[in-house]
Amino acid sequence: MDYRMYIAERLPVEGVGKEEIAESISVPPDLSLGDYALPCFKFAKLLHRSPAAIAEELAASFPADGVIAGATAVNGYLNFRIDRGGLVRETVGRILREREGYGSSEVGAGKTVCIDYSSVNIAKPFHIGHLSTTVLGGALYRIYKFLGYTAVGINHLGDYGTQFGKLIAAYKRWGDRETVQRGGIHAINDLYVRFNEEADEEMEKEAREYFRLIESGDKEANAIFNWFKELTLEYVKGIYDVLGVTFDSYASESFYIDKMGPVIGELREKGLLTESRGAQIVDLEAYGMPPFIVLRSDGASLYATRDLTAAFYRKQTYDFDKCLYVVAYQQNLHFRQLFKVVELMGKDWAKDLVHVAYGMVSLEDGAMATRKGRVVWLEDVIRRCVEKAQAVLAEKNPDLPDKEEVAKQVGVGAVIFGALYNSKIKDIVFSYEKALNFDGETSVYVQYTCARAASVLARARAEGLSWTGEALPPCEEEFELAKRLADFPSVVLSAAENYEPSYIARYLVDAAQRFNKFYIGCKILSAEPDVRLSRLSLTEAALVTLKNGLALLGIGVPEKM
RNA sequence: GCACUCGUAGCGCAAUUGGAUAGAGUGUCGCCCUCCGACGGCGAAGGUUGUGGGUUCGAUUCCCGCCGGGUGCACCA
Repeated sequence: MDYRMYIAERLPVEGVGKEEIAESISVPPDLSLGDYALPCFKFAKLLHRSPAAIAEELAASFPADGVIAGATAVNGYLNFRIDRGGLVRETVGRILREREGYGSSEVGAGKTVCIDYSSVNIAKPFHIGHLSTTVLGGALYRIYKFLGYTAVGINHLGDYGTQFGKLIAAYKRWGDRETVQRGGIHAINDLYVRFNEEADEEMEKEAREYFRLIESGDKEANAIFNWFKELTLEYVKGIYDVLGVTFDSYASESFYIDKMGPVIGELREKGLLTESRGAQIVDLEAYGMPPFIVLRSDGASLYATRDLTAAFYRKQTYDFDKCLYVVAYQQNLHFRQLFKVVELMGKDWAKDLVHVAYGMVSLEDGAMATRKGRVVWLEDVIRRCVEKAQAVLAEKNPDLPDKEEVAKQVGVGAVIFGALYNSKIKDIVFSYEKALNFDGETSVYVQYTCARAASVLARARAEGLSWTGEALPPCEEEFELAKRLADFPSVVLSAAENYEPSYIARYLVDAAQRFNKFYIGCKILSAEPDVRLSRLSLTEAALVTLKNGLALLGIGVPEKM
């Protein structure tokens, strides 16, 4: 039920469209004022009357019915009271009918959205800074699918550049098969770090030569490089598995090397390419930006060239309606340039390219610096959160079955939730103290709330009770919970529109708070038989909604914890 | 220097996209387990929304100036 539209349709205001009225309807700061409100100030000029007078007139003529119980005018606001029993009945009924589908929709049917996220580099282990793009992208991927879109998850693997020549050079100097096979990606990274520490002119030359060998198809160099690639993919897939993240494409940078020609050709044809200081560039001075360098003065391509090519490839391959780049705001300028170049090439789909920028992670003692050993590996964070969960479970619920599995859901959930709870643009200063705190506004709180609800439902089933969405006229706590549950579908929509999974995370905490107030304030199992069934329905509706929301973030819900 | 971005309670953050008395959490101080799970609930204290203007009936939100933090600015990815 869309209450805003329902009200708008029954509220004729001269010279104002229904859509506009519906959009103007807000929620009063205090429920005692009403459930919805229409501020009448903006109509004052149009109707040549005071806002208060307009509100009163509208209140007098508004037809109360079984949906909207009444309208009152207060200080220029027209406040509506909805029929509470109706809302609870409809909401609970709908949730128990739709179940896992509650909150989903078909708005995206027939549309495709590409999401470029996580995008790791070969031989670079995950540190805490990689968490945001991975869980943000993963959440957006699930949210878009939930809304009926065809989502394409793309891991734009970084596997091209002289740095990979360094990798081979370092391995040839100091590496050996066993150490790397055993130590995996961290062992390769150690070699890389050492190379950068010790590198002189001679070694740099060597690295460039190895990169040239990779490019020219040299057997040995490519064998080593492909081996490193495999080790990297094996490693990241392990982490993705834990975080519940999936991809449909791992098309890497090198994948685009032989596809750049036509794109560069088109730039040239359209007269966008000019030479400057020996390099081929697209001049963006008119747009207040530095040039977009397409080819270096030595003729080599750049990251930007391959990104441009990738955009064309994705458009051609997936015919996306939208293509998201979940990348830190550090690369703001890069994407503004990239999108502008696509626009200058006359592609109307330039407007469908979106940089989903998020804030940066630092540590308490400053920016992360792998060389100085100032780095927090993601595996360590996950491991320590799971260990913390194990410790808490051992203390609070020692008899719990599948303790390991539950600890994993709780610990991993905390890692994901911590990265998604705040607006994505905010910078994060990582600390274990914060990461390991499971109190308050956390996934653990939401999961605990679910466990409480599940426990009540299990007891009721054990008593042979069954319920199917019945709802009696609600008390205050029941109403406030049900009203919030009714918001879930629109929260999911707006999370997608704003690329903000945090909207869902915040919603879940708020909904869980309301459930807990209901749980503390109203007896469920010991209530009168008909009230009991009504409250069991509401309890299950809350559980279903919380579960659906957590699932969108990639967080599981244990039955007991 | 220029561009982008952030600035809200001691701390890390919200605020329905311009609406009514700026909200939860955490930390501090109290209270509540003979009552469905205390990883919980209730209460107290805590604010000149960085600052000065402007637009508006109304500004935390929009515009301009300043202050402070972060990021970026030609051949790295």
